[in-house]
Amino acid sequence: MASEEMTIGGLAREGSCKVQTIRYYEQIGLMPEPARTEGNQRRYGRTHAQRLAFIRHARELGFPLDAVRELLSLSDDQDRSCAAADAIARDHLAAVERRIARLSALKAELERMIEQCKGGRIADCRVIEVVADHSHAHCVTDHGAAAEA
Amino acid sequence: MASEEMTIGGLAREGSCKVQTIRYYEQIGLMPEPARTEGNQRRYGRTHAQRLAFIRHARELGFPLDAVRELLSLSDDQDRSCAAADAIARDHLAAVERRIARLSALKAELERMIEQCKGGRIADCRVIEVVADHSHAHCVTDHGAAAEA
DNA sequence: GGACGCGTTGCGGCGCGCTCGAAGTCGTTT
DNA sequence: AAACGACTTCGAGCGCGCCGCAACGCGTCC
Repeated sequence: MASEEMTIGGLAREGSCKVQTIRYYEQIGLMPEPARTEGNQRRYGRTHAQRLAFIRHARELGFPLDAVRELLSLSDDQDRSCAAADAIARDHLAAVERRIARLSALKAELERMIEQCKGGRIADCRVIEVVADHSHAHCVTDHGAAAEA
Repeated sequence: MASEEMTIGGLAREGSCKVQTIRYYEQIGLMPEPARTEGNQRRYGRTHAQRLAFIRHARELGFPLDAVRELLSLSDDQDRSCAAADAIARDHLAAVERRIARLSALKAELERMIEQCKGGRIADCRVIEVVADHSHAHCVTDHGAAAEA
């Protein structure tokens, strides 16, 4: 079971995602249209399961769906250079690194804020004070663009 | 100018956000309803500008609007203990740290993947291979929950 | 007094990746 | 044969934090 002729529900359980997600992937062209039974139900085989696993894993690695699409089309074409795949991965890595950098700046700022707060009344609270007062010497970083990395 | 009786546009310029954003903050109760001119236009004063600055800075620090709301209500009550503000900041810091941790795991995984890829054909591409094949010894981390940190 | 810019309300849209619901059919079990 | 769960399609909604547009009024300068 779960090998040659799976229903969408079975595939979902194996691929640990929801039925709707698989249909969604089919809709946007990430998954091919599978064969149907006489009663119009989808039936999946091994290659489908592999493809879904690929997609899920790529998603877990944080690749956006567009990147997943490209990776899939590359992997379908075993003879091409893998430079393109490499580039996608590097781009993604760079994006991840940017996000880490921004979050780290944020972390530092929050830590400074919290560390300086020794309890007491709100009126003396460093946390409130720092948030209230960006301009005056509290902030090391711009964190202008930081926000939600 | 820009001191006692500002229009919403003026406030937006000073607070470096959009007019709609200010109205939105008013709508969701972060900004108080300002006085109006006879012609029904909003007029803002110093305290409004300060409050907006507080909000914007908190947002830059990555606090979600709900947290901002709490911080605001705390800062309105100067005599309370600042423990609550502290807790909010610590929670946020913890969230930021979790995101950094996940992204770092991701980064490591991507780096390993890329490093092992020495160019050549797709068939030999480590990037594709690793993405395709989660289960078999490639992955150090779960990155199950990782996804979008 | 007319032109122009800034203000007003209200509501829909975006981005991304799903997720849910309704209403109906299939297929397996008892 | 009846019940029940799993399947079908299609479309809307969500989460978050705004952003944009339409259609209209106000205020100020020339």
